[in-house]
Amino acid sequence: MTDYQSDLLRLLLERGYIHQITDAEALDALAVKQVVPGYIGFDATAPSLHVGSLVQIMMLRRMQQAGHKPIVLMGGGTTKVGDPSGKDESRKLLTGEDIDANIASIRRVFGHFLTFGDGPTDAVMVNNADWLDTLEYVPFLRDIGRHFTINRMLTFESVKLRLDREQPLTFLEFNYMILQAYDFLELSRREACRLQMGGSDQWGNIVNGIELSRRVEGTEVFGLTTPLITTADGGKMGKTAKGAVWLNEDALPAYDYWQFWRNTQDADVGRFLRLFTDLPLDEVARLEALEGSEINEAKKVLANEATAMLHGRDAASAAADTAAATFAGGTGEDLPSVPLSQAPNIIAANTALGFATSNKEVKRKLEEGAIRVNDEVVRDASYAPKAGDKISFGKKKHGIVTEG
RNA sequence: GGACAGGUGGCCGAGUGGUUAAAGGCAGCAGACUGUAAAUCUGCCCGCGUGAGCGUACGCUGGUUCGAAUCCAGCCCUGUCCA
Repeated sequence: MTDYQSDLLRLLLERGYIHQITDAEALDALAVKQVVPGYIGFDATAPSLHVGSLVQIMMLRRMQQAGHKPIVLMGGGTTKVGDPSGKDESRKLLTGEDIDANIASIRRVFGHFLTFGDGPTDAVMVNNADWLDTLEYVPFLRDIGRHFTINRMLTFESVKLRLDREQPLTFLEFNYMILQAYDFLELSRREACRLQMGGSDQWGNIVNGIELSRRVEGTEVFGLTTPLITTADGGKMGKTAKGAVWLNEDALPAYDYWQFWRNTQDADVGRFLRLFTDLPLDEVARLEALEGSEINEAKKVLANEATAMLHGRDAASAAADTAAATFAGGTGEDLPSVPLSQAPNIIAANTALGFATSNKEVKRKLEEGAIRVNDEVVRDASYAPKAGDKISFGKKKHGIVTEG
């Protein structure tokens, strides 16, 4: 079972990406004898992906490393419908323009992880709006809809959850799984795609696509899911002091991205190094064996490698330098900054830096002694910062006041 | 179209005329302890104001009342069952 012949499955297995595979032996055999085009779909619900999608992105990278062809599917069409999986109520519908803008914004990050081009193992990017937007309803129902029974669709987790909780599930959302299944069929026709990957919550959707391809085309295609990546204490991965950990730099600066990885829990370091960096496995094993406070070294490596992959080596070292200086009591140039004109007093400085969302909150933190200027606790709400001051909100949020 | 049940703060969920900016839980923020970790303990957690206070808020609109998240009417939305 674990004795895979193909580089692809061996690589995915040893780095911790595999949760379930539909037909492991057959996929293994296929990956030995040909380049396997495989895809993962990404929703366009926001202008940036966040670390929650990073496992999937990395899996496409691993495919390419193992000599196969990654296909990035942007869900320009499916996002118009909305995936009900894992959501207990429907999202607001996005307009077509929003979705297009999101896609334009999201697609930039893939270039950091994948090599695109026309070669046999070069990555390609496609948008399912290209085929979904022009579907004709009745022909689609006749060709595709007849392969789905309501009986079976009702057994899917995403549907059952809503029904059990007596939450509405619209017909629009109910169709999501059919459209996603159709995507797989369409990609197998257009790109000779043989594999769909995704998070474990996508298993049902992926299996649907496999079934559909088999019934319509008679071809065997495969599915592979990753484990749900949670933190060691069971929490959802991907929150920082500032909210979601976005991958686009305009949504989350490289310094904050670096900090996110630096604050990884001890128990997660090894797993994350395998999943999110290209570090050799023996090096990972050495790092994760570090004990006590020494494991902080491993966390810095994780932060450096992960940040370098996304934002470049320079950004990573700048973030590391800033962190070293800041936590040693000084300042670093990578810290968020606020011009003096927007920081007439300590309260405005904190809200302008985004540390707090209301004046009230800053005042509370002043009372709690959580706010420091140049490492001295400040409690006076009327305190006026000067250019060059380092403002700290709690232990981890730091910023500097600049001229202007 | 009909009957019944519902719509409360980021989420879950109490509250059925005043002591309710609204119990409790989760999530979040901060402090202590540490290693920029985890766990634990403590405080905070709608906005404005130094403050008394003010403004918003319990699906929407109107009404009853000194006073409504709570009562009444109409409307919108959701669920279950029936047609």
